Amino acid sequence: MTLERYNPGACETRWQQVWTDRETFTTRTDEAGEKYYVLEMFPYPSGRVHMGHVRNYTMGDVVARFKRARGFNVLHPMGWDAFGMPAENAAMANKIHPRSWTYDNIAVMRDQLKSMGLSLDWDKEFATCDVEYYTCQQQLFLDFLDAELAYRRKSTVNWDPVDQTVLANEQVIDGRGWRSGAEVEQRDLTQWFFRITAYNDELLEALDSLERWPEKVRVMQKNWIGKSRGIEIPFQLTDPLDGCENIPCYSTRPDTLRGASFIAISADHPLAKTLENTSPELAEFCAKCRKLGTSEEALEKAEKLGFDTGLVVRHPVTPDILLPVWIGNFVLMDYGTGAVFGCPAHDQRDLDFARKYNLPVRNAFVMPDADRDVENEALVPSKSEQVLFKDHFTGITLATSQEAIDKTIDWFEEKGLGIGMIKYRLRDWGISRQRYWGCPIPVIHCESCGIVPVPRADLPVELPDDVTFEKPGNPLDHHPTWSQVKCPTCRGDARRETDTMDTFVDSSWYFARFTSPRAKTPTEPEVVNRWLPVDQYIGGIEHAILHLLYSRFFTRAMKATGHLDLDEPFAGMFTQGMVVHETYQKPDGGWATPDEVTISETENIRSAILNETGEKIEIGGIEKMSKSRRNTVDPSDIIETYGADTARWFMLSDSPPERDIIWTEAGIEGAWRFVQRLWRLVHDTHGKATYDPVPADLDGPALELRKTAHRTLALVADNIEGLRFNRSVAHIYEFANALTAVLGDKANPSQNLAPVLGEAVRFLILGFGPMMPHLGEECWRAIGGDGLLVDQQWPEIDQNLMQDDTITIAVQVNGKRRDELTIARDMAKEDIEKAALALGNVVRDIGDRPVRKVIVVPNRIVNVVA
RNA sequence: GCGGACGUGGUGGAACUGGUAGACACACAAGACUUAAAAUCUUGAGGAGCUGAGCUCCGUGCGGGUUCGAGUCCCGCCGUCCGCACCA
Repeated sequence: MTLERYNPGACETRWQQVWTDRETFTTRTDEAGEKYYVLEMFPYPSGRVHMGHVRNYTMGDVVARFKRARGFNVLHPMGWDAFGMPAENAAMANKIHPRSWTYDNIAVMRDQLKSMGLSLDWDKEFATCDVEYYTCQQQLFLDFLDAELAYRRKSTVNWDPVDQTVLANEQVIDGRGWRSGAEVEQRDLTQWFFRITAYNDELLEALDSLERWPEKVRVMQKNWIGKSRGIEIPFQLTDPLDGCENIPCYSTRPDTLRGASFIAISADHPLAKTLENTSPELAEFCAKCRKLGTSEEALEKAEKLGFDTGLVVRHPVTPDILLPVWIGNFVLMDYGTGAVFGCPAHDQRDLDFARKYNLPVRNAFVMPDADRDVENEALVPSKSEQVLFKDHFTGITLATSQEAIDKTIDWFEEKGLGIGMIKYRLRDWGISRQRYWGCPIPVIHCESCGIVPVPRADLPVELPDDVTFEKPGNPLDHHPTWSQVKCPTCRGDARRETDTMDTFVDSSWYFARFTSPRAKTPTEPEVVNRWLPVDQYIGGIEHAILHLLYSRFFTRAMKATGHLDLDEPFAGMFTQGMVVHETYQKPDGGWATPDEVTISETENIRSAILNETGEKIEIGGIEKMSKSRRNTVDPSDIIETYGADTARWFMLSDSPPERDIIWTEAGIEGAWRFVQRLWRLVHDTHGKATYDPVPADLDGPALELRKTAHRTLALVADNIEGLRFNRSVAHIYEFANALTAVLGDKANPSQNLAPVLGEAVRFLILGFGPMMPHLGEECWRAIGGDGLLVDQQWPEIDQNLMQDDTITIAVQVNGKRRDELTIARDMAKEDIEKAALALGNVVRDIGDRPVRKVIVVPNRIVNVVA
């Protein structure tokens, strides 16, 4: 009979329906089996699923399905990170309410995700903009407030005076608002903060326990927290100003104090603000500094500028040396004391500054072998390198900077001239957003009672529906009645807080909520403690710092307030790479989509033509799929054409999951052909394979095939466990090639091949099942397998089949491969040596040189040194 | 600027703790099947050389080093990418 092509369109929806009807993926906490919680970062409902989601969710699904097959009780939920600015931007642009825009998008994307055949428990689904969810978040906020983990203070923000809104750093382009084009101001607003710094040491220390996290993510978090030991030294002003007698400076390099030649303070330093009142030029300079923005990057990249305040301080060790006080545009008020001493000889930035403003350059130390003064390059050896200090006040001469730093701090503390201290770069987390589409902060401002938390009985503070986006600013502020409220304490007229929470708050505890998504309280402790931590979390590297750090903080804060009982939310973390695609640039500079061009290749030279006009078009760089470059491919188009399994297989093939994957038409077609090939291969075993027990005494091709089957499944399992999906894929290919070869071998003498073939084809289906689940079910049914594939356990691997009795090792002469040797496994060293030296190629290559040494690494290699 | 990662054939990538570099796939070429095309199957291939089916030399971004042996470890460069606190 002729075999019909595998038709994913019909099969995939059918199997998805079967899984849904049987509630295959509905998780119950009380079910048997060790728990396994696999989670992919939930998507922002932007409108359509993109290829990055396909990759992310495919990986998670392979892990989830594999762990199910391994007997675990798997929790694999999905939801929506649904608050955020794009909904408000859409509201402004298209007059759609953010709520309907968001829920409409969710409906579309849910269908798209369902078409991928993911083993998700959709009963657990929620969106962070659901009232039930943000009500719980408001409860958490109130608990944090009680625990003094939430508080209010002033802080500086980027303010767009036209749009009347706070801007993200990325929304400030060349000092102007991205939408309005207005010059951005730095404004002090009173804002809500979470006291993440209460845990800074703990968040740092615990990083070492996160063994299944990528090293680079841990390093990034470590640097972000930025623990440093330094000293705070007050520099005495020669003439006190407004009662201020000294300027405390924080430094991590007090060993360079001898070279100090100026003090630089932030434009936001209290002294600078005082001086602004008396000097218009200085005020203007400070205003210019503030325009630089609030990002560290902007500060560091900008040209270093200063303004001499005319104030003078004394050097703390040698009081007759006087240092000028400058305002520097590179000094951050938020870090340390907002004032630093400049040491040009040992800091390039300070050196540039000193040369520009003609300030002295004095070495604190020199290299032991080169006693030279610094000219145009600062001397910045590593802290562990020995240097020669010049008349150091503690008497140090030859020492490392680290030793000198420690000694200097001790010296200052003894004399009472300064205080050694540990500082962190990590700042408290500002959560106030002057926006509509977010979780309202549940507090009330009362003129007589101050800040009053909304009583828990009055929760939720719901977002009003009737808002307008025509006026600039926060719609909650413009609402005629929403913010008017009676004070819960004194019953007088009061005003609701109109700030909403940063959307990072929403995503900082959703993983806990998934364990009891319908509970009235944020979590149910018995349930959440049963499921957490997440055993495998998968998402983009862009979240390596903030989202993960905030979630780690939230878990601790929720522990402190009794919502759960652990510190670290994610036991295993994996960051996957992006999906990238070629770009096609038209002669007029515009971009063409992949659909609009046809690629041809001759003699390894690729060229593209624009379908519409037939003209040649330039193939541009390979870049992250983005709307602006128009190099996106819509997952739904791919699934419609090739099926979900083909898309999933391609996503797993070739590229290591942590690296970027290049989406190509050729690649997806290759995956498609393999899907068809597997389908044919399974059918070709019909009539040749039996499903009886495999006899114990096998030999020849039957034994070889059986070894391949068992080894492949062991390797596939191992590589899925290690999240090396591309290698699992390669082993499936090799297995399929081996099976094809056996089936094609007409003169096969083995008596016992039929049951071995049966086992092999079963193993093959079980092996690719987690990756291509629909094809797997279809094949499983075709061979008459019991029940559903999805309910099968991963097969037992026979350890006796893992190793061959004979092995082939390479034989080198002087490190160059000259021959190979097939020998019994674990043969004695002396015997291997003898056999190697007898090889023809080896004898010839050595010639009449004496054999000086023979290195034998058993089961690996022989190297003859002659 | 600071911090981090990466660099292997025409392409994506394999190579476990230093032990046969290029598994597997894509693309390509030749052949089979076909009226033809598609699909499918078979075969080939890192580069250079040698009167040639075997062997030699070169080869993992570049330059050094350690070692019997380096894609892998160390030092110094070059290049590409990512993050930098209100995008999610």
